Amino acid sequence: MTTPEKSHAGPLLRGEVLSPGCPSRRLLGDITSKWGVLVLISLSRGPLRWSGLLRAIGGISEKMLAQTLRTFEADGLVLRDARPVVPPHVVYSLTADGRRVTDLLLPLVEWAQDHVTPVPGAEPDGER
Amino acid sequence: MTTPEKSHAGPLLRGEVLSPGCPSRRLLGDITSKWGVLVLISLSRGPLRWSGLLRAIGGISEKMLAQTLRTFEADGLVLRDARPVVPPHVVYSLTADGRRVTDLLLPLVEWAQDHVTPVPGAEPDGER
DNA sequence: CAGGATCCGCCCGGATACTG
DNA sequence: CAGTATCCGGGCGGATCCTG
Repeated sequence: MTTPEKSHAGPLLRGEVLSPGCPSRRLLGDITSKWGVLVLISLSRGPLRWSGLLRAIGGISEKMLAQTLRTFEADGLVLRDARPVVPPHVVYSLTADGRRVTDLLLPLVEWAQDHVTPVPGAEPDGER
Repeated sequence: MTTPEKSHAGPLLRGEVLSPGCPSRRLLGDITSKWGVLVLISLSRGPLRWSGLLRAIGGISEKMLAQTLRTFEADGLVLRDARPVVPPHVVYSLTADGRRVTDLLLPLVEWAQDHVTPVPGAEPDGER
């Protein structure tokens, strides 16, 4: 007895991420986390230092920046280049994987920036 | 890596989202929220009912599903079609905007699914 | 079947202080 | 300059019960 919805399964998604225990959820969570996406797009324009990131991302705390960067290092998305000089000099940049992810992320961010305001149910052509 | 870097420093991003008060952060947060992305990709294969969504997304609670759906309705990404029949019949589907966002989201999810594991220097899934 | 309301634990995330 | 360590409050999110 089945009255299933018309869910024509597309070949686009394997659907593993929909399973509760799938590890891809963690990685996806890292990428799409509140500060994670902002860190990635900040690095999309080129390498930045700690203080540069802190200044680029408005409102982020030191704790969250450090935590996000460490997570991305472990995920292999961000590279940490530290030089043992007297005034410490550390540069963060995207790895190849990180750049790939960020390229996928940027259109989404741009869409969000382009779609702020519209009232629910209203057309993009607001004529009010 | 000897590839000349010339493509990742473009003026692709206006950077408004990096400002603490930018409203686009909220919309972006909705889209990239833990359950939000799973709801969107679940609807990418076609309309689903409440119970269908609940079954499709492993681990989601009723509260989070309701909250996420209401947020997406307000954002104009998801359409709620309720029919006043004796056994209530409610169908959720993506709006045009919702489909656009989901199309941008899917590659990211697929990338995450394709890149689970390789974490250089990290312990392989430590769960006792 | 589709949701609202409520209680509450837990962890995210901010502020501050300290270090190399 | 580039972080780490610690405290702690707010809210995210889960479980349960109730309604139309």
